[in-house]
Amino acid sequence: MSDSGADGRDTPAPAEGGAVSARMSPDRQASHFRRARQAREMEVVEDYVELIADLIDEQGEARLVDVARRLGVSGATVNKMVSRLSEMSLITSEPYRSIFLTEAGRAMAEDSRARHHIVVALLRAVGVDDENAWADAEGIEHHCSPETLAAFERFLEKHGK
Amino acid sequence: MSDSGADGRDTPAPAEGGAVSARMSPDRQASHFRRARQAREMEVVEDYVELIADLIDEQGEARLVDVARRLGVSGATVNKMVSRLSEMSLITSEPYRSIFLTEAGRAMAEDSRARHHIVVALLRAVGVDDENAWADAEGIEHHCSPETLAAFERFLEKHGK
DNA sequence: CCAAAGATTTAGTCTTGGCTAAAAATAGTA
DNA sequence: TACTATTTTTAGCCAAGACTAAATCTTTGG
Repeated sequence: MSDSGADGRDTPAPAEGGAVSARMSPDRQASHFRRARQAREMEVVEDYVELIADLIDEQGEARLVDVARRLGVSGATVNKMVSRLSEMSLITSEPYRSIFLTEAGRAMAEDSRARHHIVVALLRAVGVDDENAWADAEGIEHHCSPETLAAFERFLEKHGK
Repeated sequence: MSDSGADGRDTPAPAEGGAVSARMSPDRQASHFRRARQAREMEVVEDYVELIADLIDEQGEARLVDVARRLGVSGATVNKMVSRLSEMSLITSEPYRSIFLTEAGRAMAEDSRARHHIVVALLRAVGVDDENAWADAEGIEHHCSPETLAAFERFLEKHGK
């Protein structure tokens, strides 16, 4: 991770309309891709945790079968993920019992939820219709850095909200 | 995939500030998650294809080693992905030669690139700084539906651009 | 023209996040 | 209580996308 700049070739035509990488060092670009890959790794975890929090708040408990139904995956898949989330200390669960969030899990859920709402609000504020705002926010929320979220909030503050 | 609506429970407190799912049927939510999962599957493919296009445009050819460097992954990883992209008829490649895009690949790259630019422009328009706009766009671009992109363009049209 | 450097390929491993099918436990009801 | 339905768990499968190490091919400088 230290071969900055100077790559043998002569960087021809700056290509102003096209290539994204035309204005970026390989290193900087690589780090962006790494960041995106990292975000992708957390996506699924955050989705599960946020949904578990929703279920607890709505129905008083989070059952595996409900998580599966809402996520659109099989029960077996949820079960395996529950083990992982336990290992990550985001939830606790005993055999054949429903799922609870740890402090860390609850915090992650709150965070996710807040991001989700900001993203939906921003999408709506720039003219995206409801259905698409909700659907796309599900993916977008995981890729917004704190700085980007902060900018969204400032924007919403200024522009009506 | 047909157990719409009516889920045994009584849906208590609407919970207006919190749970995302509070205003959405399990089905609708599941389909949002499915959409996000699908987008996630295409992300990597699009990243590779877009980057290959960039390299071809900038340097006249896309070498495996350059793709690896810019993406921040190993050469072996790129090599395996090249096989997959070939099978998907997005690129062509002969052993030990550099990589070319098919028509479909070129089209996908153009598409990706356009989305990328729109997303960056929108982020900047709502006040995100350059570095974060570029970094976050790398992840966000893959989760914007055509409708959302169209809304972004309308917004940029109206607000300076 | 040939040896070293550089690029590509192959082989084998790992984790994640899905799936199905079937077994075991719990819950609900006649 | 016993039977049935539901839920949870287990086992085993698969593909994607990353890795390292080592083999093979190409390019290049002396």
